[in-house]
Amino acid sequence: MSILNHAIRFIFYCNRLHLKWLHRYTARTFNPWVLSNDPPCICPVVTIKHIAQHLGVAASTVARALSQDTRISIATRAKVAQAAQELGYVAHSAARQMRSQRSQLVGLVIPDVLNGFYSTAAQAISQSFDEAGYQLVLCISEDKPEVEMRQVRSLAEARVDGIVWVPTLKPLAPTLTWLASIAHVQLIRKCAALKADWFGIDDTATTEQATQHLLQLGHRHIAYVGGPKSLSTGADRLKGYTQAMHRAGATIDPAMVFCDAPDAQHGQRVMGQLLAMPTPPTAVVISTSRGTEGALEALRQHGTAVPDQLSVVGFNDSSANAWWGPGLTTMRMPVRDVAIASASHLIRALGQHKTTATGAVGMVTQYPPTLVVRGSTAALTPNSSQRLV
Amino acid sequence: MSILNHAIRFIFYCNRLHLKWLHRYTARTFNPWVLSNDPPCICPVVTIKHIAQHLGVAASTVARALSQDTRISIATRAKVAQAAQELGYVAHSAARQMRSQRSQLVGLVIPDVLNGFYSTAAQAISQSFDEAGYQLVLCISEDKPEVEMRQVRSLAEARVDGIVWVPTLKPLAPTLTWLASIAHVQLIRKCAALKADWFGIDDTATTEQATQHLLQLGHRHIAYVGGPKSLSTGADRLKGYTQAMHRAGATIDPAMVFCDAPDAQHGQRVMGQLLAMPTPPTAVVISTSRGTEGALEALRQHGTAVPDQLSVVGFNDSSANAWWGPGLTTMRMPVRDVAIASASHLIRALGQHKTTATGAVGMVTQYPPTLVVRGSTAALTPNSSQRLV
DNA sequence: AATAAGTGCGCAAACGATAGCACGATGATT
DNA sequence: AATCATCGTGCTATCGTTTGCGCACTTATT
Repeated sequence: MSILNHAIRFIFYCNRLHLKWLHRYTARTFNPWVLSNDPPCICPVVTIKHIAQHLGVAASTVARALSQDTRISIATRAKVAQAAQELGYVAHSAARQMRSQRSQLVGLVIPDVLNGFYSTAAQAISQSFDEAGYQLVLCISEDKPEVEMRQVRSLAEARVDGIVWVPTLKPLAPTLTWLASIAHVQLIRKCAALKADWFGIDDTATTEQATQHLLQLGHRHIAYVGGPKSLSTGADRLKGYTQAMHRAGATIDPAMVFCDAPDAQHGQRVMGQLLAMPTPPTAVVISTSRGTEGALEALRQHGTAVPDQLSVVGFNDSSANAWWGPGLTTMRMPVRDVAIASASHLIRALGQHKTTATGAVGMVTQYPPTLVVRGSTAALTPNSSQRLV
Repeated sequence: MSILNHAIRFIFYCNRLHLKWLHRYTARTFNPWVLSNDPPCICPVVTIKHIAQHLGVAASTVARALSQDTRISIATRAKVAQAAQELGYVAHSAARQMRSQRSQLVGLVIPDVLNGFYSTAAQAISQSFDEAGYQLVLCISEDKPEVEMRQVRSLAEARVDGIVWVPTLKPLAPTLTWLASIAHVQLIRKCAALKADWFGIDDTATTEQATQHLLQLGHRHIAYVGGPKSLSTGADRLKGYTQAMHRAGATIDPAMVFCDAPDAQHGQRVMGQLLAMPTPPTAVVISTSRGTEGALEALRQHGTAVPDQLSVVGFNDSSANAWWGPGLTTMRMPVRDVAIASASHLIRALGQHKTTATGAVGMVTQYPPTLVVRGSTAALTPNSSQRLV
């Protein structure tokens, strides 16, 4: 009895096996091309299959026709183009990306877009990529490494073809790992931990020129307000200041050198401290864009006479600087040129299918800044030296 | 009997075992799963299949584990997470998009990012979408309808989930067709040809407040420099000016009303014309952001005394306006609030799977502007009236 | 007349992730 | 001992597009 039972189970078992193969077989032979049975408007998007069905040709023919494949006759191409137009076909870039492995997307990671420095760069980069047929995914890192990490991760998931990256102070390790597998260029700031092609400005020259200018005007007590030393830009700009001071034999008062967050609050606070000193400086070099804004606000609040009491050199020339009071002497950066150069370089690299990181090279492209002298800097006068006594 | 029974069960067992192996074998030979035969580093990207192979489970299990499906045991989920970490798995959002029909991308179409008005909006919108898990595709239309059309087309091809759109002067027909099939909100400017939810500022109130302020100071010859009337913002702001003038019984000199391109060149040129008039105005209302910049440049070049010779109300308050000469009286816009509101609205709509255009509603959300009075406006003095003679 | 070359197009296999369906194993219940 | 429910997992179709291969047909060449 038990044998029979087991035998029956065996039969069941074989049956099930058979069913399985049957299932597989049916699954194979059944082609679920029920497009024609669908109600017309259930699927709002038109695909090449719809066009193919509409014209009675194969989907592959439509695909080739749309990509202007010469193997397809001109007549067919015209018919396909017209049908696509009529049916309102819109290509599906994600599907295209699946096969072609190219997303036609590039990421732009910048700390801030309200800063004229970076918005100028963003505008230029956007234009360059737009012309080259790429779409720009904008990521504002707010100078926060965690935000940057999340955004770079997302860019990696989106399989962007390339990235233009302004590093934060301390990029996290995963950020670097993900970036290393993507073609990218570094902009403005250098990231020592990840070698890549870099496009920026000769930061040392900016403050060096500014400080020399003040030294030539007779100033010796020159204060410095800049960004953090951990940032390549902050370190280089500080270097320019110290180099110029040393070369001129001027002594640097450590109490008059501030390297901290490159924002307006910091600029305003520090400038306030400088003005409140028993022996304030006769001139000041400010080497951050937002810091300049804050410093100007502090000067306005204190009613400081510029340049009579204090000579000021600001950062990142903009049209607003020309209108400001006596006109602000500033360091003018060729940001637009740098941005366009970096974008062009990346576009060129992408065109050569360099999907590997371009970082192996570590190319350095540096643009020179210019000092724009306006009314906020003047020769050391009795008026300003008077306050030193 | 018992022995036979067990023997049969043993056979069953072997059979089942055999099936298992057979099964696995067929799965191996049937599927083009040649992953293990590949050289290790030929494919730089790790997919769920690699993880599955690494762990000896199916790809679907890995997919479910990564999406925290409760049907997968905690132990398996942990193993999968660890393997993903070790192998450096990065999800492929395009592939995900193919099935889920959601790209987690949103488009932002603005005319210009150097304009503080729009860069503020861009910053706020970027933050909002970043927090909501969307990536932002930035499109700068440069106020050119053809560029806008191309960009909207690209956004449609990328299957963005939604679009925040600042329309150009005359959006082309295809632009509207494509936009109509995508969830979107209009920002700042209204597009009459395509009904959609709109977020902006009470533009009429901006110039109305400004003009009233000047009228109360005794001015009657008030010039107006604004954007084109074909733009909703241009028309509304002009309306605010004329309304205020009419209500006060002041006559409008058509030669002193300029509505044209909202850029700096235009502002500078027009301000030059005003200053060169035989009977120049005693006050001027400028209602574009870039136009204000140009006008200030013209004033500087002409050496016009503000507010002694001319009272000026500028547009779009920024910190730079406070530093400028006597301080620029401006219309302050809650751009950031508007931008955040529009983004939140779109995010909410997307969350409700409203893939259909939200445009059916045509909701209007309007924020009030504020007039910030500084030193560039003053009561009509003999000095300024003197020039009228 | 027979072969070669060229033209125009269809078939089906990918690309990577996901979801429906079903199956095996285990334990619980009849 | 048989049946049932539950849980965890595997198989496979699918999304829309591209592309290698191959078939059928036409024209040119030996």
